[in-house]
Amino acid sequence: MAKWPTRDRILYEASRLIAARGYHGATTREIADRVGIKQPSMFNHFASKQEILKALLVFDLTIPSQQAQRLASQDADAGVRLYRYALWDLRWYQDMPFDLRGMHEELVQEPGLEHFELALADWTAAIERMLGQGVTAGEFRGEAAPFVPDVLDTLSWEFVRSSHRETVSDNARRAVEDGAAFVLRALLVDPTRIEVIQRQETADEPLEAEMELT
Amino acid sequence: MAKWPTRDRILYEASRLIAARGYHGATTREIADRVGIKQPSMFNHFASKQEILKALLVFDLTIPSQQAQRLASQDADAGVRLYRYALWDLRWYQDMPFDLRGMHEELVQEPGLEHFELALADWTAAIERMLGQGVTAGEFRGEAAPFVPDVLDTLSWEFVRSSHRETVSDNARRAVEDGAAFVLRALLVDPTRIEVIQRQETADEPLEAEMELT
DNA sequence: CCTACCGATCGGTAGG
DNA sequence: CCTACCGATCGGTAGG
Repeated sequence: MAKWPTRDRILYEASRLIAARGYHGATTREIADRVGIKQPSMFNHFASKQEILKALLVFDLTIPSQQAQRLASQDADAGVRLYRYALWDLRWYQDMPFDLRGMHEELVQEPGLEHFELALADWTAAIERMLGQGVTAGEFRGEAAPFVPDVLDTLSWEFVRSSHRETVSDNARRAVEDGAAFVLRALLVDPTRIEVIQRQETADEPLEAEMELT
Repeated sequence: MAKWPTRDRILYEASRLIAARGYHGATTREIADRVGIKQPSMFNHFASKQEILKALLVFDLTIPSQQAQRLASQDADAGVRLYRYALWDLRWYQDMPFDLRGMHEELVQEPGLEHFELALADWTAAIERMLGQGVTAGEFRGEAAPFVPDVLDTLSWEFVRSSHRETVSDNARRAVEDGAAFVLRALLVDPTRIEVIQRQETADEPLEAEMELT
């Protein structure tokens, strides 16, 4: 972390402060203090405080939204697609160095962030499409489906590593599978199908998406 | 809502603004505007902005924390206690007129709110006690238990009525049972026990706790 | 519950 | 990347 480029250190410290005090409570002076520079120097890296937030929301929201839309339109059955998406999503947040702890809905309402508000809506819609198809197919419990988007969101944030890009342990990798299985167990009409779904998932090639800063 | 006492209208509008923009983003001028008074008039009802937040956190955090601690120490089996708590919790938020949408962890870190930080810790501990006992008894899945506190928290917030104290419909009441069942289905080693637990719950007298403003 | 007003702090700029 | 500084807005007070 200490040897990151200044721009990335700004993003990192900003994300932690925003998670702790909200966007308006995270002042540019305190972000700069933690980075170790003076407040006006930040504006050499970002044109405004809002540009910092936008850069964070790309990792936090735009990329996962695109991935959900991609997976929703594959042609596996709904259970497999949802499990696959859940795994990707939980791993994504597990590797993410920026901790914005579930403030999507709050942040996206800031004036000037309408673009991200749309990405959030598309994200939710993609997940709800998978859920609807599973319910229609008799695969998912209709009364459980409405809870899934928010529960997935919460589990994601439990996996955000607030710490500094340590190597993620094997235990932690397994916990991601437990998280995805948690959702499916509550959702599937026949919970014993989970093992079939898990085998089908690991048989396919892994869906990697590298996280690149800057 | 329009005929509430001014003090309650302040609490209501403050909760909505805090949920939308965070504590620091919710300005006293905008709260006052929505209530229909001038900003300095608010300080006749609350000594400071933080006192508004404290009043909200009593409903939002102190009372549910106490209820969790009460239910955790009853002598039913862990599944019944957890289901009973989940029902109470989801109903509580369903009836709550103040929408603070899951900002506990953020809000509780404000200087001066250490007392609420402790209530939050006690709350989590009470739920974890129930979970630990269920896992030891072979009733709950050990790998699912760690997700339950946050998932319960999320479901609660889905039930917060942002609207103005409308009568809650029967459909909505049923959704609460679906929410509690969602958690137990993912958690129970034997999910078919849910029906037994539900019968045992409705056999006992209901645990009412009236919500009183002011 | 209002008008008038305060010191402190905010995000951001100028100029080096 | 720094010092010096700006107008706007913040939470809160005085006095009626």
